[in-house]
Amino acid sequence: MALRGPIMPTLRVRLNGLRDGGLSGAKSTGSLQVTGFAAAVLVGLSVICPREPRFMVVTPQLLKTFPLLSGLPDATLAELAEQSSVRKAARRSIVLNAGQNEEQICFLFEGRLQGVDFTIDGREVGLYFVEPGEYCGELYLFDGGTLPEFVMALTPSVIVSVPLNAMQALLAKHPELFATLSAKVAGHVRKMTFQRSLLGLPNIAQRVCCQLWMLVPEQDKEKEEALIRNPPTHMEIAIMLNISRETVTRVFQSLQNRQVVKREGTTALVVSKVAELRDFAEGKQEL
Amino acid sequence: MALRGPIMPTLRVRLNGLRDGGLSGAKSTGSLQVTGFAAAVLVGLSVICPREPRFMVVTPQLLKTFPLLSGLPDATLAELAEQSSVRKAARRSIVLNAGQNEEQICFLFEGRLQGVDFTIDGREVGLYFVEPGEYCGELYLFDGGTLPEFVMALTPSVIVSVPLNAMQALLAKHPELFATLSAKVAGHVRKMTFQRSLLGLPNIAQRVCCQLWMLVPEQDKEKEEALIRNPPTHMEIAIMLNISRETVTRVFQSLQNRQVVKREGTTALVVSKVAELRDFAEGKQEL
DNA sequence: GAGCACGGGTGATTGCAGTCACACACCACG
DNA sequence: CGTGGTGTGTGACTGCAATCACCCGTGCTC
Repeated sequence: MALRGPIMPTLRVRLNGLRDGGLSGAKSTGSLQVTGFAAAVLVGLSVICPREPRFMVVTPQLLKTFPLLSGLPDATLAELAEQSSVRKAARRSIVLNAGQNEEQICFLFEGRLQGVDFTIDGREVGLYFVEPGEYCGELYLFDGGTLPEFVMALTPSVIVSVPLNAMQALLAKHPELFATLSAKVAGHVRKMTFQRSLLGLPNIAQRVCCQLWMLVPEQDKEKEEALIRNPPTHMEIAIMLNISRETVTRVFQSLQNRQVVKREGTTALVVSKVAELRDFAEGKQEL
Repeated sequence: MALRGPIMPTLRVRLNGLRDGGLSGAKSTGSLQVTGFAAAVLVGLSVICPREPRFMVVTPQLLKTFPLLSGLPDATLAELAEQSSVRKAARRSIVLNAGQNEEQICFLFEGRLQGVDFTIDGREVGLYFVEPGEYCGELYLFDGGTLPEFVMALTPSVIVSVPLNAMQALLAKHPELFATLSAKVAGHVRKMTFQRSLLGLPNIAQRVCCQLWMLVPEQDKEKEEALIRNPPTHMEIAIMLNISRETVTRVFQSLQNRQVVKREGTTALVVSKVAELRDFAEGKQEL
């Protein structure tokens, strides 16, 4: 969080009124779209009540869908599953709180999360996105400290929460996991470094295109067309890039006019010309 | 580095011409000011040739001055010292290279380093400062990857280089060190998060004051007056904050007019009114 | 001591993105 | 069906920091 501690001890208080109530979360508990692979796994796991994912059981198979845990023996997973819980996070709800000890690691099963911070004057700052299969909140395992930022659900999301002490026990039993965890933190550092370098770009359109490019799924980057599911809103992109929402909109308009991207309903964005987007991101072409 | 890999595979080439030759480093090999505590330790360590620190011997006592290593048994330190080397880095010289496997961890004994990245168009981006006693280049130990950024000496600096394989051997022997290392990386993540939130501040003067505030030594933050040794240049601050050099100068002028800071020769900056600087940083007072 | 590079200081100009204000589409919901 | 909330689209205006251009002082090197 911006300027916590000695500099700004009272910031936490200010946060409570922010985001026009968004912080209190849970606008609706309506239906949650879970499609494709995700749906298949959930069904296969004999969800107790498909209409209310909050009551889903955590099965070893569910845990196995996460790369970090997939190599573990079934017995260990079963034990871990017992201590874990699945929850559904509504759009805009806070998944993890800054400054608090949240006592859990969150594995994202479906949806999209965003790490956000706030400046002194209440401005939102976007730090990173969390994609399905990834997790967040693991910093505690490294230094026992609190999370420096908030993690917010950008879309209705399914999250598997594993208590920190369960994770610690797991690490004690399987120290080889620590290597993976370390790599993940190292990757996080690289990601943040990259994100910081984006902000140095003087050309704003290029900045937006770079961010968009990062949202293109890895396996689609060589293809002609790509699909970005659950894309962030313009505002959410704006705070990642330190620009205004209107500016993001204008860049998107420009991209749409050139038929580089188009909206596909409310939950997906089609990148029709992947190569052209890449060129804009690299600065080979001016927007 | 910005946009390396699939996006910008040719960036490395462009870097070679940047910084008007600065990348090739070593403008001068002139005398190196080492004062106070640092000087005392160096003298106490029987430096072979004080005029040429490049030939200094790494003694266990030297290693012991670094918090990470201070708890190790003398025998281990002696062994580590044998494999390590001290080098003097000239102002503007590159200490660690992005993208390469530098095979070493750098402990900073005296001076100041800066992690820097470059955007596609060659613009410098400042990532973090390294203060004496800290180290950098440890990311490799976590995922075996390369450094995402450059590390540059901002002032003539004394650096103790420990080869990565020596560090790995050390870790194998003293796994308890891993906890400290982990904490350090976690701290780095927190630092970067904070730095990112600084960029969100719409008030530029406040941004500069925050950065300045972070340069105030911890033990001086409660005092009336503080001394910042080897302060970064305006340009170096500018790239940390995504603003222009001139803007930094103007803020400094304003601070000097109010007698909040004053320059003390070329190697130190005096913060005459620590509390006022903090107020500016927190936004309690407008500059 | 001349010459040079670098860091810092400053004014004038300008252009670009932030801000404001509003309009509209869409969806959920009672 | 209207209502409200949210996300997006768009024009007008403007203010602020980037840029440019230049100066000065200092310290290093030859």
